[in-house]
Amino acid sequence: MLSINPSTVSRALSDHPDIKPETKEKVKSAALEFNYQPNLHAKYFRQKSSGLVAVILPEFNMFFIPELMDGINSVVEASGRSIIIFFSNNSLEKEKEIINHCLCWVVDGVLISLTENTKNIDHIKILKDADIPVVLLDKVLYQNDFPTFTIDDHEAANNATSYLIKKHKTKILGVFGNPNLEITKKRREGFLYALDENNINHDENNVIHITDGKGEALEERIKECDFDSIFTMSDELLLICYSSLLKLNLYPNLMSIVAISDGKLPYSLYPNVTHVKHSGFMSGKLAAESLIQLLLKKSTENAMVIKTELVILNSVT
Amino acid sequence: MLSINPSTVSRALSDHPDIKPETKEKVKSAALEFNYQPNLHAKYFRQKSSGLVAVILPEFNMFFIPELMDGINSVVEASGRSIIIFFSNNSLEKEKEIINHCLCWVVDGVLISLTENTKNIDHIKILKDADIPVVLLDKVLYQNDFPTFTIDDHEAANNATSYLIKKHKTKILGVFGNPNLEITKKRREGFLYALDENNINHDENNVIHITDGKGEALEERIKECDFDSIFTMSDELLLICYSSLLKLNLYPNLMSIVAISDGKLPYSLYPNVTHVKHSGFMSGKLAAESLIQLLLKKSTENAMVIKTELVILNSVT
DNA sequence: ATCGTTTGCACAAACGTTTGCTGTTGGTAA
DNA sequence: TTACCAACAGCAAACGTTTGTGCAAACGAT
Repeated sequence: MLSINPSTVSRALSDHPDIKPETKEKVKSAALEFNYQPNLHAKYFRQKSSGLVAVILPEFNMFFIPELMDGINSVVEASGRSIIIFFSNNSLEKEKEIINHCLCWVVDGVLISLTENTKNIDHIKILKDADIPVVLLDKVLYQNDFPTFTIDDHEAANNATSYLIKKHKTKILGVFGNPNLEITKKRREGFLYALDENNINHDENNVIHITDGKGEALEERIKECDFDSIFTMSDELLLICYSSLLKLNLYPNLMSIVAISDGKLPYSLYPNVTHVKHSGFMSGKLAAESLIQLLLKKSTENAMVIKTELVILNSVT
Repeated sequence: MLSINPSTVSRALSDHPDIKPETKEKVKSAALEFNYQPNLHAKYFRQKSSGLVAVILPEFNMFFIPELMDGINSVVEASGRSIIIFFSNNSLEKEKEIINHCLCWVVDGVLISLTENTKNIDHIKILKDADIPVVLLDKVLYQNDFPTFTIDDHEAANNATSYLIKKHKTKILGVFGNPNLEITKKRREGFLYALDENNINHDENNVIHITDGKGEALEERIKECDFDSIFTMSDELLLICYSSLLKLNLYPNLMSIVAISDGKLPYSLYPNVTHVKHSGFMSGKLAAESLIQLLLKKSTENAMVIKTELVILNSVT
């Protein structure tokens, strides 16, 4: 149209110094006028990259993931890339498939939260071989081959539990999720550590794992044993505990609650729940930032611990 | 490697009838052995498509979106495509940018839930011009240029409210979100319609709009006026109402609640909340299915109404 | 033995960009 | 004048796949 070579157009649009301002102006205004949209497949194909960051999640739970995605998105978008999202449905097979698919897409980088069935990360190494940076977050394994973003689960659980103890609670039930997850193990250790440190007797009744999303087992346990408080490792479980305690007419008067939480739900429950805040937004943001650093070939720390803080509200009497 | 022409390899891998089984076998096993991953940028570049379905969301709320994404994902994945996800953060400008970006990606189709500031859909028409199918869902406008998936908001609100009335509630507070949203208007109309139909007097005090995510205004209103029940148009608002009523010590004994809900939260609250179920999963699934039909050049209905049902639990006395 | 048809594969073009290289012009210094 | 350099833009190759076309070999029917 302008009798200008495609190469010149390309350089004009990307502000290459070889092109004089006048030509750039002509090209840019024509591009605007005719609403020129560069074909990204052609671009990334030629460039052997993709402008895509893959986010692989085991599931789409309602508490942590939305905030996490928000954090990831803020960073990825600012880097001029887009998010291609996959769900492994907690299936290791699917996880492997997805990772292969990431290769096909020549993604710039991968943010992954592992399946509860993922016991080692060999299948992720093919990404490393392909020189695609990977950052693990939330549900991770600590094998130190990849940067890993989590909170100090042990400490968070310890802090929350210790607060209960400080408030003279001694008969504490720890409520946990899937016992196979690294995250569960660490938090359970932190919980038990707090009990031990304070010389509080405990047995297997002090710990319960809820994997069906229902409160029945919990209510059974509470009726059987004599607790004065609950520590719960996540928002999902917090909601279950909360409604169970209301049903049994124990909260807030007869039992206290603390949780590890993203920090939203505690304010929606009454009385507001004291919790150790684990911000999903910050987790996503920091992990994504680390990934961007990596793919710019800058190095980052290998294991980042996201700091948590105890937020004291009104759920402990 | 096998001294076989790329074209033959391509056809072999896609089971083209021109290629004899023996050759196919050779190619496929070699592909497997050397872990061949086709470059999707090259493929989609050549094919002038993309294997991508864009999902554009105004925000990532914790109640509806996770289920919605799950539904969308199930369909998109089954169609062999991937999801590229964008957030407009409720900004119309951003929404426009994203839509342009979809053109650059030559996406196969677009699923979009509109910004609360989107008053018309002209900016979406450029997708239509580019022959990219679009399906609106959840937060929509009814301009009939695009297939649109929602529930019958009027009916859902009417049903829920009528149930309260049937249970002899007459002093009902309707709790709504952003008054500019089409979804809010329709549900408010349905709510008021139920009151009118049953000859229940009402004024502006019977309706409240909560847009700050907090319960203070609600609690004020409740203290000022004399209500016996609440209708709430969404899960987010339900949670706010719930904790406010608990704080005021009104639920479950002195006030009843009904909601329009995705159907998870009502079971997490105690007593379980009677609600009109609006499944996010089904919404996502049906909208995505419609989109896939469209991009296969099969036609679909233009406006689909997702059916809802009243789930009677224990929140109305 | 001849012709026509089918089978199976190779050849080459094309998709829209980017980028290394080449070439032209005009200016400046020797 | 010659030589050199800078500024600017065109040329052409390349990225990995798909797909229309061409062609040889194999086959079947006469």
